[in-house]
Formats: sequence, structure tokens, C-alpha cells
Amino acid sequence: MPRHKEFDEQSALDRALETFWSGSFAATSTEALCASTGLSRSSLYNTFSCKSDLYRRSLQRYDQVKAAERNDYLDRPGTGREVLTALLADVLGLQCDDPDRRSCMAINAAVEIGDNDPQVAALSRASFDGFQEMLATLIARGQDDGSITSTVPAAELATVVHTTLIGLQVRARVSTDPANLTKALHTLLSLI
Amino acid sequence: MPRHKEFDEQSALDRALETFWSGSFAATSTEALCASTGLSRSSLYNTFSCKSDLYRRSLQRYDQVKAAERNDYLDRPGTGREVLTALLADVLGLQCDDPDRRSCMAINAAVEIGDNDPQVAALSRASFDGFQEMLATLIARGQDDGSITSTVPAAELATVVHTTLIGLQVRARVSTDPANLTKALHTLLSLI
DNA sequence: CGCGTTCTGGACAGAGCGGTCCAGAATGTG
DNA sequence: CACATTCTGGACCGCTCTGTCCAGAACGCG
Repeated sequence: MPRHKEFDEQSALDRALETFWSGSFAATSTEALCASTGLSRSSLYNTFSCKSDLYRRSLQRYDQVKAAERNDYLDRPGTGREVLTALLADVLGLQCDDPDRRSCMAINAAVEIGDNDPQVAALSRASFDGFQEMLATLIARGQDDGSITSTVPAAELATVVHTTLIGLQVRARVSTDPANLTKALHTLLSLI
Repeated sequence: MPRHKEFDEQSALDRALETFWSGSFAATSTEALCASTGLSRSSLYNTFSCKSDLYRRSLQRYDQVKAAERNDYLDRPGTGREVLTALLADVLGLQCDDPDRRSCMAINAAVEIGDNDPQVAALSRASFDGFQEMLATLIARGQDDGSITSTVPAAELATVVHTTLIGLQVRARVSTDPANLTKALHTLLSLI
């Protein structure tokens, strides 16, 4: 067997993901990817065939990481409403604390690329659906323990909550007053 | 006085706006702008100093046009709820019928550019705020005529409704089943 | 050790980008 | 008509982009 790679593919992917996430697909140059991963062009192209492939893999990895993070909330103690409130506040809070307040990468991908690359669209969609399902589980728990209204099926509430969370992240990108966004979140929660 | 311009600046701007709206800022080349407006590079740069300036003016014009369109709904007959329902359904319906299902240009700008260009951020923000205020007016009307709940101030409901509408437009970019989005809209309306 | 395979750095190619420039065409005024 | 002024087409510039290529370094195996 010959020479081994001098870098760890997974951690290179993580760095690339960060870079794509901070910018857009179009605005991220391959040179920037080389710089952030520490790889030379040869190694980059040898490992991840092309820029769009690397982007797709980054998006996939993004969802993997984020799904694991949010699923942790399912094991938290408290009523469904309490945990839901904490999760939503954390998602929004994280973004507002972020220096460039970048929104969820799946949102970026959906808006920038949409269906121009069907694979990217499918990944965004999958990420959205995954989050929404997780929310439905949490909301169902809230309905069971009586902390969330049962007049509407959990799945439908989850769609609304998730969709609003997307909207909040978009608004956070340009908002001058993040407190307003938190308030919107609590208004929504007061409705369910 | 000397030679006159051979084109109408306003309609050139409208074409440029269409072009920027269909793509992103980064993915729209000046050549594409020349093609869609029918101007040569000289005329384009002579009239709109640079690409980013043209983008900002396009975004401003976009909001102008859209604001006028949506304000028409304020004069429609019917309860606040009825008009609100029609407006939201139309916004979402228009997007889903659009061949590339492009979301509101202010959303695109917020996500792609955010605060990297503070002027663009301000324009997106203004567009969001304008829409939200209009929704607040409509919702207040619904509260007056009893078709919308009065347990929450109109302004707060408007924030939630508007934010959800943004989320819906983002999801529409990659959704395979637009009916789900309409359903989410009705779930939201059933909550207020 | 020497061979075969793989990885790596950097040069390179070809295309497209945003933006400038200038010669000449068009037009209103005296 | 002649002039001053503005607009227009297209060539052009310098830069950056993605992706390729190759010579040589690194390494495992026999």
C-alpha cells in the first residue's frame, strides 16, 4: 500500500461546511476552501470531486450534525412546552449571537439554489422534514402532558412552528432588534 | 441639448429587477443584465453606476411594486379574516405557480447578502416591516369585525403571520407538495 | 532496498467576471 | 450648417474563477 492522506477527510469536510455555511455557494471560492481546509487544490479535488459535490456533502453533513444536536432535546426533562420553548429559543439565540448571524444552511441552500440542483433541493427538504418531525414528537408530548393545545393535530402544529422558525431565521439576518424575534416566538407559543 | 437616451430607464430597471429576482446577486452577470435590459455595457454603467447599485435600486423598486400590489387588498370587501386569507393564499399561490418558484426578493437578499451590505439589509428590513404593518392593519380590522381573535394585539399577530409567510416561501423553494404549505397556512389561520 | 502506488504542491489553462474607454453616431441650439 | 454635448457599441483590461496536470515526495510491500 502506498502513501497515506496527510489529513482527515471528515474534519476537512467539517471545515468546508463551515466555510460554505458562512458564505453562499457562489461566493465561496475553491481557493477559500483550500485555505480553510488546509488542503492544496490537488488534494481537495482528489478527495471531493468538484465544488458542487463538496457543497452537497457539506449540506448533508450539516444536517447530520444539527439533527443530532436537536434530538438531544428529546431526552430533556420537562413538559413538552418547556422543552419546545427551550429548543426554539436556543436555535434563535444561537443565530443572534453568531457574529454574522448566519441562518440554517438548509435555508441558505433552499433560497440560493432551490431546485436548480435537485440533489441540493432534496437535501434541504430532508433537513426541513427531519426538523419538523422532531418538533411533532415534542409537540405530541406536550399534548399528552396537557401543556400544549390538543385542538389541532401535533403534525399540523409542527408544520406551523417549524415554518415560523425558518421565517425567524431569515428575519434575524437583517434584524436590528433580535428581541422582537424572541417576542414573535412567544406570541406563537401563546397561540398553541 | 444633445442626444437623448434610446431607452426608458424605469423599464430597464424593471427588467434588471426581474433578472436579479430570478437568480441571485452573485449568479447574475452584468452580461445577463445587458441582455435582459437590452442595453449595452456603456449604457448600463452610464445609467446605473455599478452592479451593486443596480441591485439596490432593483430591490427598492421591487418593494415599491409589491407594496402597491398588497395594499390593494386593504380596499377589498369582506371581513378581516377573509381578506387576510385571500392575501396569504395569493402570495403563496403566485410563488407555487411561478416556474422557478422564486421567493420574495427581500428574502433572497436577506439570506444571500444579509448585513454584508448594510444598505441591502436596510431595504430588506424595510420591505419586511412594510408588509408586516399592512398585515397588522388587516388583522386589526378582523379583530374589529370579530373574525380574528382579540386575545393578542394585532401587531403581535402580524409578526407571527408575516414570519410564517416568509418561512412558507422558503419552503416552497424546495417543496414537492405545495398543498402542504397551503395547509400550514390554514392551520395558522385556525389559531388566530 | 527498490518497486509500484498514491498523495501533494504549485504551475497552468481556459473561461468568465466587473468595469473602463474611446471613436463615432445622434441630436438640440445658434 | 457647425458646434457642443450626450449617448452607444464594442473592444479591451486586469483579475478571479474552477478545474487540470505533472513532477516529485511519501510510503507499504516483497
